Amino acid sequence: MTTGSRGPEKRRNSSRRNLILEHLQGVDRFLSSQEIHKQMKSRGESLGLATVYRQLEILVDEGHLDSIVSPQGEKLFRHCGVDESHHHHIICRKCGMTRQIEISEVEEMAELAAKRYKFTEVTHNLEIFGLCEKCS
Amino acid sequence: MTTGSRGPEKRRNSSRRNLILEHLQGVDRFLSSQEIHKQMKSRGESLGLATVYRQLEILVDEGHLDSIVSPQGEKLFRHCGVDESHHHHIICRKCGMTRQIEISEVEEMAELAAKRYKFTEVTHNLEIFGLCEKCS
DNA sequence: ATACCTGCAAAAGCTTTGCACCTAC
DNA sequence: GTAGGTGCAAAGCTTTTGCAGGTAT
Repeated sequence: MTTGSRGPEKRRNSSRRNLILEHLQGVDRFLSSQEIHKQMKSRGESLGLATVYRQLEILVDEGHLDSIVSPQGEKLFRHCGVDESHHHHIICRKCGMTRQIEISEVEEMAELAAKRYKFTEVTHNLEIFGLCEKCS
Repeated sequence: MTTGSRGPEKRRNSSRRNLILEHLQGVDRFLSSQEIHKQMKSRGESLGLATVYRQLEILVDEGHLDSIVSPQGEKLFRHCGVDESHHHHIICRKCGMTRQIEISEVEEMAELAAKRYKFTEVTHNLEIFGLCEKCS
């Protein structure tokens, strides 16, 4: 959303990147880099933590992953369809289950606020946290 | 926003807490704990970094400060009036200048999404980032 | 006098970087 | 063969914790 792909980087096919994306496609919640690494290790994969960080960044850049920052400041990742439009999430703060939601009004209101206060190059983030049906 | 004050904690009058709040009341932007500590030190105050962290937590809990997490995962703080209703901000990503904004529709839509997906105890956060008039 | 407040230093996390080696192209 | 990918270890950061001494009540 902010920068997008930054320049014509030559990316090779990377076995680890594929594995990470594949792993995340089987998960329906936001995971931290550390969790992803731990899960994949205990699954038997051989890969380093640094690689996880590096490839997650690329996957976000390519639009394969959504990324948010948790209220604790940890970066969290989740798979999402490529070239979907900007969207938001409602996230269970207990089990982490996530639903994608569309709130088109948010986009309009962000634009409006930007115009009123003469801000340009506006981005925004909106995440809704709560307890899902199972957890409440 | 999430927990609120957690229990009847006996808090003494703390000189450092008062100093920190006073300092922040003279600033119109979100600052990190580290920045707050640095500014106050260079101003001649004598206080430790750990104290800054501890008192900031209390000040947020008491409703004297707003707290957000930057896109980089750093916790940021800013003074706000006590018992003001929930509100949002538009923040200059260059100079940090901040305006408080009211977007009542967001509250309604969060409720709506919660109802649709059967979530309870819902909270949300929305922050808008951009470049202010001076910085763009 | 008690229990919270402080500062310092150490420790704990998360994330990034340097480097030598490996591999896709 | 070249440039990106990978793992490991080290380093950088922010934030938390332990502890001895200080201070409000």
